[in-house]
Amino acid sequence: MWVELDLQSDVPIYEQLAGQLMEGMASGRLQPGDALPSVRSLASDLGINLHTVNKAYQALRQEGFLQIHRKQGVVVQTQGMPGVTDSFVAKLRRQLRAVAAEAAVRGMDERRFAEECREVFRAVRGSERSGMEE
Amino acid sequence: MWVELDLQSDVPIYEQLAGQLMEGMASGRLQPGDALPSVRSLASDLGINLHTVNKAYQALRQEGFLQIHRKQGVVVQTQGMPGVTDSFVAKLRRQLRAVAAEAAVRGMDERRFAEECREVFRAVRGSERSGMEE
Amino acid sequence: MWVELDLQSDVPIYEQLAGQLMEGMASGRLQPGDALPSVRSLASDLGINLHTVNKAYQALRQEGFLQIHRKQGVVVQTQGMPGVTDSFVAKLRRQLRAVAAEAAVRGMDERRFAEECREVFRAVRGSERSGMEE
Amino acid sequence: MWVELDLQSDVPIYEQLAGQLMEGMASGRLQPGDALPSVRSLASDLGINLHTVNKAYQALRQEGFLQIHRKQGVVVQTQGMPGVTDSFVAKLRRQLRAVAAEAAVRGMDERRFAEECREVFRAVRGSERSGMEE
DNA sequence: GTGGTCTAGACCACG
DNA sequence: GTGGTCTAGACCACG
Repeated sequence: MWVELDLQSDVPIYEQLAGQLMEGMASGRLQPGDALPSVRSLASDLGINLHTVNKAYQALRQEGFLQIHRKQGVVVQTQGMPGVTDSFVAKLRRQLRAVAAEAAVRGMDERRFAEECREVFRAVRGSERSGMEE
Repeated sequence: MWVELDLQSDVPIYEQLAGQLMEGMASGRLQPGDALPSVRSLASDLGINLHTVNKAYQALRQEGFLQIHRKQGVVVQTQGMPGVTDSFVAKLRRQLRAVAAEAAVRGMDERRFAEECREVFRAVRGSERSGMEE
Repeated sequence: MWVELDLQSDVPIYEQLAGQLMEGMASGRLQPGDALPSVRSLASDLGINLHTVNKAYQALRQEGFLQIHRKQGVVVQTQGMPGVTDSFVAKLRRQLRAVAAEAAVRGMDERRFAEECREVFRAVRGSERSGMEE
Repeated sequence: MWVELDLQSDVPIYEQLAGQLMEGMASGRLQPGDALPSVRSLASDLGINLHTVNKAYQALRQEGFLQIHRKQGVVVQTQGMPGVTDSFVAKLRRQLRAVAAEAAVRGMDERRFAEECREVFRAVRGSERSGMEE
C-alpha cells in the first residue's frame, strides 16, 4: 500500500495511519466501497502490529469513514460520508487556532497564511479527482 | 491570567498552555518584553503542577519565543521573534494536511476551507493589534 | 421476506435474523404451523451465508420456537410454544438490568422507563393480533 | 471493589465491567466526582488484564460517563452526565424490542412485562438513593 | 480467513 | 505512579 509511516515521529503510529487513510479518501485513491487490506495483511505489510492497524481502523469506523464487516473486512463508507457538521467545524477551528497563532507570531501575514491553507487543501485533494466535481 | 485549560482534553496540559501563550503573543496581549508570571505563581493560579508550567515555558524558550533570566524571570522575546523559516513552513504544511484532508473528505470545498483558515487567523490576531501593522 | 438486516451492526447477523423471526412470531405475522423459507432460499434472498441462516434456525429450534423436519422444512412450533419459565424470567431480568441502569444514570425516571417498555411491547405485538387474545 | 465478573459468560469481560460500573452509578454507590481505581489496581484486583479494564473505562469515557485525567486517574463525570438524548431513546427501544418480542412469544402479557421492567429499574436504582430525588 | 477479545509485558510522556 | 501506546501471541465467534 501507499501508506508511509515515520516510526521515529512522536505522532502515534495509529494516528499517522488514520491520517494517511484519510488523505487517501481525500485524494480519491480510496473511493467509497473500496476494500482496505485486512488488519493482519496491512500490519505485516507495514511491519507493525495488527492491533495498531486495528486501532486506526476502529477510530475511522467510529467517526463514520469506514465500515467493518465480519467477513468482508474493511470498506470505505458507502452510505453517506460524514458531512461538515457543526462539531467538525468547531474541531477544525480549534486545530487551526494553534497553527494560525504560531504563524501570526512569526510574522506571516493573513494573505500568505490563507494561501498556504489553500495550496495544502489542493494538494491533498490531488489530481485524480480532476473532473469529478465542479 | 486569561489562560483556560481543559483538563479532560487529550492534549497535554503543557501543550495547551504553550498554545495559549502563543495566542497571547499573536493577539498582542503579550508584547515583547512583557513579563510572564513565575512558574510557581502561574502553577498555583491555574491549579496545575510546577513541572507542567515549566515544560511549557522551556518549550517556548527553546523555540525562541521567550527569554528566561535567572532572577528577572520569564519575558516575551525582545531580540527578534523567530521568523517564517523553511522548517516552520514545512511544519505548518504537515499540520494543515491532516486538517485539510478531513475537511475535503467531509465535502468542504476549497473556498470554504480557505475562508475558515482566514477567519481563524484574523480571530487569533485579534483587535488589539489594530493599527500595529499594515 | 420482511426481514431487515444491518450488516454494519456489531450484532451478529444470525442473532439479528433470529430476533426478527422472533418479532414475526410476536406480531402474529408468523403463526404456529407457518412454513419458513428454506435455508437456501432465505440465504440467497437476504444475500447472506447459508451457515448464517442455519445458525439462526437451529438456535430457535433448540429453544423450542421452531420445528425442523427433514423434507417439510422449517415450521413455526405447533405443539406449544415455550412459556414463561423461571430461567426465562431470570434471563429477562439480566438483560433489563443493563438497559435500566443506563436509563437511570441518564436521568430517566421510573414512570417514563416503564412507559417506554410498555410501548415497545405493544409495538412488537403489533396490530395483526388484534382480537386474538383478551 | 464490589464488581463481580463471570469469566465463563459469553458477554465480553470489558462489557460486563462497564455494565457493573454503570449499575454503580445508577445505584448511587458511584457518585459524580468519585475516583475509580487505576486500571492497574482494578485489573489486579479483579484478576484480569489492565487492557481489559482500560477498554471498559475508555468506552464509558467516550460516552461521557467518566473523565480520565492523566495523573488523577479516572473519575465519575462531574460536568453533566449524558442525558436522555434521542439517540439513547432509540438505542433503548432497539434493545427492548428483542427482549419484549421473546416475552410476548412466550405468552407474557403487557402488564406483567411492564411490571418486570419497573421492578428491575427500581432494583438498579437501589435504596441508597432514597431521599435523594423526588 | 476475518475481526473481536484477552493476556502478558514493555517503554514512555505526563505530571 | 498514571494512562497511552505498541508489540507478540493466543483463542474464538462469525461466516
